[in-house]
Amino acid sequence: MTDTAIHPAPERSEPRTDRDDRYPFARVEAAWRQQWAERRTYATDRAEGRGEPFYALEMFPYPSGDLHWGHVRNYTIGDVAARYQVMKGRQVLHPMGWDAFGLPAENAAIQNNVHPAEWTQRNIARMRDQFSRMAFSYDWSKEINTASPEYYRWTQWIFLQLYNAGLAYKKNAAVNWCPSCETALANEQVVAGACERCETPVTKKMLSQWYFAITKYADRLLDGHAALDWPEDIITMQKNWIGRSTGAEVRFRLDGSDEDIPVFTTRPDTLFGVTYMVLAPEHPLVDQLVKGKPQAKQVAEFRERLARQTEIERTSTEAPKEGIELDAYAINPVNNQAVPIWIANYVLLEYGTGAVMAVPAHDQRDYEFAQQYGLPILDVIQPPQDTSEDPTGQGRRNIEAIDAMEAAYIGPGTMVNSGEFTGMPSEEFKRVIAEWLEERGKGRATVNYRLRDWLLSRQRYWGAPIPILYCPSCGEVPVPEDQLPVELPTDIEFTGKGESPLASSPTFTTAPCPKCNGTAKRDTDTMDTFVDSSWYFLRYPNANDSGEPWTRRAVNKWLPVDQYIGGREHATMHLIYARFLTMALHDLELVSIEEPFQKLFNQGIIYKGGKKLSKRHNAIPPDATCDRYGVDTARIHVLFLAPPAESAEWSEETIEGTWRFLNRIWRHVNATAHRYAPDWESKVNDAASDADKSVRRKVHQTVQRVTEDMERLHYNTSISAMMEMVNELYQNGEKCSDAAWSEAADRLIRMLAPFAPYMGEELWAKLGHEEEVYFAAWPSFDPALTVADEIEVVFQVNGKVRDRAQVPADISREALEALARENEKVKAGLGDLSVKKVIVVPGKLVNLVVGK
RNA sequence: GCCGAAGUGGCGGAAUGGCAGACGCGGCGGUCUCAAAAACCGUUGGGGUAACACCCGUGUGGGUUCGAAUCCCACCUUCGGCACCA
Repeated sequence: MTDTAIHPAPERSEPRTDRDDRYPFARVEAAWRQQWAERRTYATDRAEGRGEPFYALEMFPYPSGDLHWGHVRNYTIGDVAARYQVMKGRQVLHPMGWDAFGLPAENAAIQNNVHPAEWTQRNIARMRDQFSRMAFSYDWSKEINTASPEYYRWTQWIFLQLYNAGLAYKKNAAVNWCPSCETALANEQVVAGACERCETPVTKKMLSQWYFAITKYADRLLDGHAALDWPEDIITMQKNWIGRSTGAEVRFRLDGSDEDIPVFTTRPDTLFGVTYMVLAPEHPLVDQLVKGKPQAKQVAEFRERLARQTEIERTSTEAPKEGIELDAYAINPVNNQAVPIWIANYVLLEYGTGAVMAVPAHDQRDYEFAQQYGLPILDVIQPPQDTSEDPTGQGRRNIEAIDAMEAAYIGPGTMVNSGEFTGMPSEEFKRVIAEWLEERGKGRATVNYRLRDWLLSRQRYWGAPIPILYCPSCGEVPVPEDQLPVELPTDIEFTGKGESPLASSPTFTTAPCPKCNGTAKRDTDTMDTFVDSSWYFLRYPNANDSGEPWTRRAVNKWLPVDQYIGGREHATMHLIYARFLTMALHDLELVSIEEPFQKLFNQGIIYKGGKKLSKRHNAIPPDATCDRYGVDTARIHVLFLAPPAESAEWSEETIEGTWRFLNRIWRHVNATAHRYAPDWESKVNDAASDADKSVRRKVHQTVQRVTEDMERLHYNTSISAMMEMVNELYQNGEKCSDAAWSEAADRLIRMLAPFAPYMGEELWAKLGHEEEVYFAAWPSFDPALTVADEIEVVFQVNGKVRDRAQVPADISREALEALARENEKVKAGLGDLSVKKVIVVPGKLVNLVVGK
């Protein structure tokens, strides 16, 4: 067996329609693409007034130019969901657009000397064609493109609304910096600590940059989870990302000065155990503390080394701890003791206040650091004597480790070595000390978040320019709304060098100041593309409205999104940014909703060779498969591959079975279409032969199973249920009545249509229907017809299966138990043991529990 | 490292407290054919048996339960995210 036998090689991509009885997908696809265009099948307004609005949305793609199987999977899942809602009678808004700003267009400009706008437009055109071919039911009249001035005008407008509300501010932040290219690098462009283009080691550079104050919304983002119909793991990830922790801010006086150093701690109860203080190496106070001291050089080297590390290396709890003593002291406010100040790699400027009080006896990181540098360790909490009731055993294990001098004690207990508070339970002391500090102006109870404010400045060309001017006399001035958009200039050379491409444009950098009409300088940074994708769902319903970003009427009609579909990789960033922006716009009374996405579904990613498919690497195109098997087969294959919520290794091994399945339907319906009776519904209940009963039971069971799976988006099992139904039709379809045959054909084509839209339409028309199957009603089932007269039950002894039996479906518990007790194999299994207990599960089993 | 998932036949997977392996691929056997392909029918977890019986089996080790792939604890492996890829 060779590899090519399993994985069709590209040269084998000639269509599999070499026989007359095969599904001629090329002809059918062309015909129905034309029909859909002529009839405006997917226009949102064609369904006006049909039913309650339903907003079906998939995360829009970056237009990389080549559709890969990851796209096909995501958008097929969304398309089936949207088509199902139409069949359930909803008026569906199902739009598509392009997250068109971003790094790849700029890379292409540098490499191939093609303008990002042109490159992007070409890619969009190609992908739109591929999407149409895949039969995705988008209303293309609502297409949006975040890189078009009509769109980014409103991205800039939103920036200004947040700016005016005090939610946008500037501060210094470090960027990855390539000293050779003299340019800022994205994390992705840093490979093994070096610039991916010239391999120069990357350093950090401080720049003044814009932020959105997302941390002001941290609690709202947490509280909002309660009302969302989202997967639990995504909510957990967001909670951990936001990382709310309660504790206290404590002010330590810098010895010999009147300056305070605030620290954040979740453990103010350990304040008497502080034996040193640690600042983040980048802490602004550090320069002042080492000025003129022998440590200054050492500190500079240390910082430079850390600057070369990635965020992940920096935050690893496994990384060896390293620090430098600064020969400066801080005064502990609770006992006025002076403790030495250190800097260390394990303290981060971004978290808390960038400074920690170190309590080696009760914090593991401090403990390890103190051990390493020989710093004193002072116990202030005594573990409870009796830990036997600790069900987890963790407290106990922790204490064993402490006895062996391996770990800090992190649990609660009784205060010791804590002055007047000695003897108090530590949990109580936590509250008491916060009040004590507050009364003396030395601190306060506070809440801290792991979430950081959203840095949105990018030193790039291909993004929305930040609409701010800097005037020598008026200072920072927002661009007036009626002057938007601030358009991207075209007089740019893409060299990959220089601080920000926009700064090199003679036409862009200056503009008249709106206040004094003097010459002002423009902000030459563009916005993070996450800003573009944080509001696009508001734009779709109003995609062609040039006067305003959205209308209240349209937002009220369509939002929030009823079903949002996208990859798990967006769990924290995109999904938090979009929620934040929606909340901010709500508070500015610009939208009435607080949450953008009512229901979320995360499809798993497709990977190949252990890595996910992406726009940069590892893209596997679906074209050859569509040429060979047709779009319907490709759609069903990608859904049948794995449960939509799970990740899947790419493979085409089972595609022959999918192709066979569609052809079995095609042949069956075509060969017997003459049996179709349009009035089958009035006759079908008279059909009562064994074949009729068997076929009808399978049909109604299948409708039930597929309907349940459609609600959960478990499309792989929907497809297997339909395969089973087709197998039944091949067994009994010839023997059953025309009415039962007609019912089966009607139900099958309706259920198939969302998965295989081309074949669905073609067969539906063949049965004589005028209107598209796209608008046909989703079938219902009769529960009475789904149950068999006889069912199989299992007889167990002590949970082991000993025999099975066919019994009437409505058998009583007593009769079932009696059957079990009389069963020969059960008796043999009993031996000389007696029955202690009997478990009867109606319709399933009897379990005899036996013993001496 | 931290956070979140996933691990079931030769392969993709089904079953979310009650018959493990639905459905599909692949394999094997058959019908048709000069032959093949296609199509259709049957069969297919491992051990064991002439055939049954029976035993084993859902990453590893423990636990809860009459009963565990499913719930709990620990561990191993793989994948996604970690704030400038989007």
